[in-house]
Parts: sequence; C-alpha cells; structure tokens
Amino acid sequence: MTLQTTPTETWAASLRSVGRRVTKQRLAVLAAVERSPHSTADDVVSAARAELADITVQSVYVVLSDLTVSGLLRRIEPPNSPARYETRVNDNHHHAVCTGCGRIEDVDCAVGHAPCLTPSWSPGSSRMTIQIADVVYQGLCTDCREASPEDVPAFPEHTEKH
Amino acid sequence: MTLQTTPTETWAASLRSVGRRVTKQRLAVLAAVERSPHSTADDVVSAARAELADITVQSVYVVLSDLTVSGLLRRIEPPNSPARYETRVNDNHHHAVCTGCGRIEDVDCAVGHAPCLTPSWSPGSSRMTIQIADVVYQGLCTDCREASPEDVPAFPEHTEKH
DNA sequence: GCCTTATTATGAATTACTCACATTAGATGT
DNA sequence: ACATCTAATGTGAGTAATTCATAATAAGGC
Repeated sequence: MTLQTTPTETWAASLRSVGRRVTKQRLAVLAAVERSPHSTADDVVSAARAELADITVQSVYVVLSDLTVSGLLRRIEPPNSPARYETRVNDNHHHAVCTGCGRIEDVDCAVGHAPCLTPSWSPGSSRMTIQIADVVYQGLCTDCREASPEDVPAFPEHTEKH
Repeated sequence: MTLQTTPTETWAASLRSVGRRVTKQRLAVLAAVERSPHSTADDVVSAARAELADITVQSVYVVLSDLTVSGLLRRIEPPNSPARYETRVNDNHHHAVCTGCGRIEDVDCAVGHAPCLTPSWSPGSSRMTIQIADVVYQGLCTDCREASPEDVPAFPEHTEKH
C-alpha cells in the first residue's frame, strides 16, 4: 500500500466534494471517460464493463447524467452523433468536429477575451443573461482533407463575417 | 388575380432555383417554418396540416431534410431539444437558448470579424480546416430571470476568458 | 453491525428519426 | 391537352438513444 494519491482516490474525493457517494459504478464511468474523452454513452458502457463486468446500460446513463449535473463531467452534443462526455470541465473550451470522419478535437478559445458572452442581438430578440457559450466548429481534419478528392473551400458567407 | 409576387411564388422560385419541384407539401413546410422560426419537426407537422390536412410526419421529415441540404432551410440542434429549423439561411447568425423555458433567440454575431474560423487549438489536437462555426449561447431570458427565486450570476470561469 | 436513503438494476416505454418500397403527381415534350 | 418520366410523397415498419417507474442493493453515519 502506497500513501500516494491514486487517480481513483482523486475521483473519490471529487465525488464527496459534490455531495455524492463513492460507488464502483461512478468510479468506473469517471475512469472510462477520463481514459477516452468525447466518449458516447455506449463507449462508456464498453469501457466500464472491462473493470465492472455487470454494470447496466441504464446505470451508465443515470451516472453520466448525474455527474454532468454535479459538474464532474461535461456533456457535448455534436451534430449527427449521440451525446459525448469529457472530464475537462473547468475551462470553457470548445470543440471541432470533422465532417468526414466525425473525430472531435478540443479548441481552447477563438479569441482572447469574452465576445461569446456579449452577443449582439438580432432585431426582435429580447435580451438574455448569457452564462455559457458553446462553439462547435465543423471542418475537415488533416487525414480526411488528404483523402478527399476535391478541394473544399470555406463557405463564402462564413469568411465575410465571424 | 394580382400580378404581385406572393410569398408562395417567391418560395416556388427558390425551389426551382435549387433544382427542386414545386409541391404543396414543400410550400406548406416552408410557410410553416417562415411563420414560426425555430420550429421542431413536430411543430411543422401541426402548422403545415392547417393548410394541408393530410401531409404525413415522414414527408415533413423528408422535406425538412431535403430543404436543409439544398440550402433553403437551416437546421439547428439546441441542447435538450429535438432539431429545429429556420428560413434565415444567408447570414451566419447564432442562437441563444433560455435554460429556463427553452425559448430561442437569434444572435447576430459575437464580434465583428472571423474569430470563429481561426480557433486556437488545444495541445495535442491536430489542426482541421474549419468551415462552419456554430455558437450556442445558454442563459436566462428576461421572463425566467424575473421568475427565478435566486440570482444566477454568470459562471466565473466564463467571464475570465471568452 | 444496523439503519437510512442514495444509488443501481430491471424491464418497459418513449422520442426523434430513418428506411424500403409502393403510389402519386410535377415538369417536360409533343 | 395528353403521355411520359422520375422526383416526390405516402405507407408501414424499424431503429438508436434515451428516459421512466419501481424493486433491489449498498454507501456512509450512528
């Protein structure tokens, strides 16, 4: 027995800090998501079952949802894909989805300040108090770009503004 | 009979311009989405049936999907909601979703230039050729803010950067 | 160890959407 | 106006992702 803090102990502490009990199901889910970020619920079921053979699909859904609400996981909903989860929660980073193969990459920030939280409203819109700005980029990753037969330039209307 | 261009005639012209036949189903769907932007497929079914009683759910799905591909409609996928559609397609505007009531407002542009297309990549990410950047804001609309018992400030980590 | 209740398992149900195939109806040419 | 071609829609079934109600189990405080 070592006195070092293991990853499992760290997750256990995180669970307690948000007022949740430490269960092997939650630890297995957290470990699975940490090992492969941007996992789907299905991915998590497979990965978690490697260390906890009889965890159920429904439990994984419940755990993922609960951990998202308590702030230990972040849920992202990419286009044309089931929801995905990641353990990187304390920075407001964004995501880029490859339209060719569906792979997802992390993006730190588009600009160095807070444009996302100070939107310019369209006419007729009432103003909201903005708390989160999620940016989803879509494009081609290097692999798919090489494999694609034609050149696919950025859409004109997107290069003018933004 | 007037010689003025009616909304229907305008939609008919748009359909022809993208190489699509003009059908009453497509016109009903376009009119429905134009009348209530950010409609779900279900909303469109209800609205379209007011003028075309026996249009099927499946046809609405097919029409929405086809018109999205041909560029007459834009599809948005807000969190915790089925896909929604709008006719405002030729500007790259974004959306704000109220976490209280789910209402959606249009947002013109966060900043005046193109930060969305020049992301700063996280370490370990490979670079993609970005073509689209969709921004989804989440917050509280004025109605929900008044109704909410406690003050809900913006998250600290989101005010620092972005 | 016991007790409380948070958590997980069980099984069914639902929502949002897609698919294969048959039928109908725009658009084009005569 | 009519025939023809095939895009477009209707029909009916099927699926993926997720949620729900309720019963069984197991953390954590005493």
